Amino acid sequence: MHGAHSDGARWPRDRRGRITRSRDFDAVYRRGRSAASRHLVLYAFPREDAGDDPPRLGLSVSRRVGNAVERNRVKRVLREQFARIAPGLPAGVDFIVIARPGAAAYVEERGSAALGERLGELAARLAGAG
RNA sequence: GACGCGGGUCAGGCAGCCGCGGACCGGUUCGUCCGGUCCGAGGAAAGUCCGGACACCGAAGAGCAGGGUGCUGGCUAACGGCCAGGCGGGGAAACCCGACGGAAAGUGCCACAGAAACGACACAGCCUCCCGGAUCCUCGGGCGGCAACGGUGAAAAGGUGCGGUAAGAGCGCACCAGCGGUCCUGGUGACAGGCCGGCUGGGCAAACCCCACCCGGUGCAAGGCCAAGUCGGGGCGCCACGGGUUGCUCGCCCAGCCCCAGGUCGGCCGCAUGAGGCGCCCGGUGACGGGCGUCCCAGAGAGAUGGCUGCCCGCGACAGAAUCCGGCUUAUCGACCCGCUACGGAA
RNA sequence: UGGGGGAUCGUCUAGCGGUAGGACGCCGGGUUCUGGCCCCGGUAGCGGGGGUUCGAAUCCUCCUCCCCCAG
Repeated sequence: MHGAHSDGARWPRDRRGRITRSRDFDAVYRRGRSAASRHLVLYAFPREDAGDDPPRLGLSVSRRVGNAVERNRVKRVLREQFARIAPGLPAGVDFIVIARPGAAAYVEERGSAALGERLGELAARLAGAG
């Protein structure tokens, strides 16, 4: 992957650190690389015009994951854990995390830190392959 | 005290640090960048089952079709909701439940069983009289009378008792049930009570239907504005047929229609002061209405409430606003308050 | 968020007030030297709760699940 690591530059948790445009989501799905595990799928795609901007996060949590309360909890956990691993991620890359059915129960049983470890493993796999 | 019934309130709390969304104020190297203050999910926010507001569409036309509601009176913007009452059912009671108009307007259905299932007229039977055998009981046939009794069924032609008769039958009488009445009384009314009459047959309208009342269609991804952009693109086709107009008909509108190709996946408004919450007073049995005072209480746009720590208790259920409001229904660990019924104890 | 459709044996379906039927599959038997084809028999089902009716897969109502459409 091109681009420098963001190296300690904090990932902004507000809307600047999110993918908001529908076409950005399409670009990551269409042209990005992916890795998947039991409860999560991770897509990554380096933007050409990004430069040293921090990485951005997009979330996809479908109705099959659970009801609205459970989906919001999963999204909060994923944002929190993404902020934890963000300093080790390359700058200028868009990431999309898809939660699979069972992710809510996994957080319930193992805790949110465990799900963060699974997310870190997927990110490491993409970095190693690139 | 413990059981039950009805109504209502709450939905872990407090403190610290780091974060998230919005509004306002100040700064601004004008980058939604920094700082501060305030606010920030529910009783069901849910299911989307009803009703409205709001918006657009149609000549903001008509009729039909279709759909909904269904005891009475009221409340309401409206409702399939709520309140009060009536009737029916359940419970020992407090109380709870009920799609609760019409079957003498018509059509249809009532399987199996049964003699008979909708105008049945009698399958087994009962009885007078006549004829024959017999002549004490009885048997066969015939003219008639009858529907009590038998079995079937969800349902069988009012029920019980007495009289009556050849046997019987509301045939007569008493009570009860049901029906009818231009009748009387109370009530706005549903209805209740009384009086009189005759003597009496069903069920299903959550079957079609009839009657009364209500309903135009689509839905905030409605709709409006701005920016950007293809394109005043191509084609052998159909051309008075066709297309649009609400499901149909009439009526109305269009000069084109169809196919291919292309564009649209940006922003702002709508978007939160409302049939609003709370308190007091007045009217009303009540739902509710009126007056005065006071408060501003989420507003996102890949979608905001979390993480860590400490203390307390019983370790906290169902569950997250997306245009707004009134209901209904469904899910839900529990805590507290008020009133009431019957039971036990004490005074 | 709004709108629409559906649920019947393991699978695909018919039935629209009184009997749940068909095809494929599965099981057992027959036929054949063996297997297939074929023949005979069987296994099984109305998504759940409540209501209307004498009687409900069917009619009404409330839930659950699945699918489709509109950016």
